[in-house]
Amino acid sequence: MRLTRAAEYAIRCMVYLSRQGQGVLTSRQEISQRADIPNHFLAKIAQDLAKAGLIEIRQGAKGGFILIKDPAAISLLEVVETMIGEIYLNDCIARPASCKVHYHCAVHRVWQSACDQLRTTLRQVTFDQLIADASCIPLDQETLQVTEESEMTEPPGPERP
Amino acid sequence: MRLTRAAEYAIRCMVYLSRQGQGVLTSRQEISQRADIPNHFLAKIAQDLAKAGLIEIRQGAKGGFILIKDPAAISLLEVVETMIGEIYLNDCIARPASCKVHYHCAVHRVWQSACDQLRTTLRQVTFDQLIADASCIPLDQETLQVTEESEMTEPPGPERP
DNA sequence: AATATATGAGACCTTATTACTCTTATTAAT
DNA sequence: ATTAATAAGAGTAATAAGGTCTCATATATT
Repeated sequence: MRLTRAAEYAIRCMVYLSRQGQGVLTSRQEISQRADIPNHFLAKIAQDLAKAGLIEIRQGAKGGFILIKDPAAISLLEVVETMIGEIYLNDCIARPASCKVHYHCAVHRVWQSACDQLRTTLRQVTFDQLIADASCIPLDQETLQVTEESEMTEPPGPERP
Repeated sequence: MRLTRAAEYAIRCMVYLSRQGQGVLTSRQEISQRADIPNHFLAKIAQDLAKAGLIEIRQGAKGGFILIKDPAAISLLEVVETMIGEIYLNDCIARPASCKVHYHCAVHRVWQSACDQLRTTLRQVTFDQLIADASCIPLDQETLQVTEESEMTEPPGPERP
């Protein structure tokens, strides 16, 4: 398996939305800036998350993303596999044709059980656990200092007179 | 982590050599044919295995590869990491610069422990265990039937009159 | 010594994937 | 109607994977 950038961004996005809380609408721009995800790339990633039923996308002015599920009901595995497909460690298991007698191969069995173990581990981690603790995404207060002069045209600076 | 083809081939090569036994010389051609590994690619892979001290490469006529270590002392992890470097699951851990406050990130800790778990699993599997059972590489007797008309110029066909 | 038979080492090539970006819709608030 | 947002998907540059090819080197055999 390979954790792609898209998957890492998806996790960050979900951590951010989980912090905001279930049902809270957050703009793509805000997530993009705070969680440090390329804006357009996030749009693409969000589509996958929406298809998987994790978030709802609201179009139009004041649009954005809304976390649909309870963070406690979303596992890390679910988000990861939404982005990269079902986890596998070796080609043989994903594409049995690439190996000859895979059904009774000792090496295969090792990879299979290692894979199962990994998936179980990731399945046990939920997003309410992940937001309980500090994470790579800075908290709101911290960010405001740093992200003030962003790459975006004109961030709306909340405390402007 | 990503199990590359080179790593899969390396495992097959080591399974084959382990079956032959420690200290037994086997030609690259034979391994290539029997374990279904592209001949020249195997040469490249063998160099890595040799550098890691797993096999010895004997040059010249009647050259080939010799398993140096006892199969019971070679772990699957060792062979895999020889080929793809130390296993990691996410970029953040391999390249801490790609994340901001990695040292106290909940997501990181999950990946780190999943990674540790995976490496431990692979470390516990040794090649004597792998050859005790059937594998993807056909046994000698089986192969002779199938590989008879190979891509090579003139295989020496042991039962020719 | 000469020759045939192996592998070594590394340059080179092709294809696939990653990680984005860009453009043209579409949707909703004002 | 206008403006502000996202949708959807095509397009693109960079990187890596997976081999192949060539020339050099080493060794057994004659």
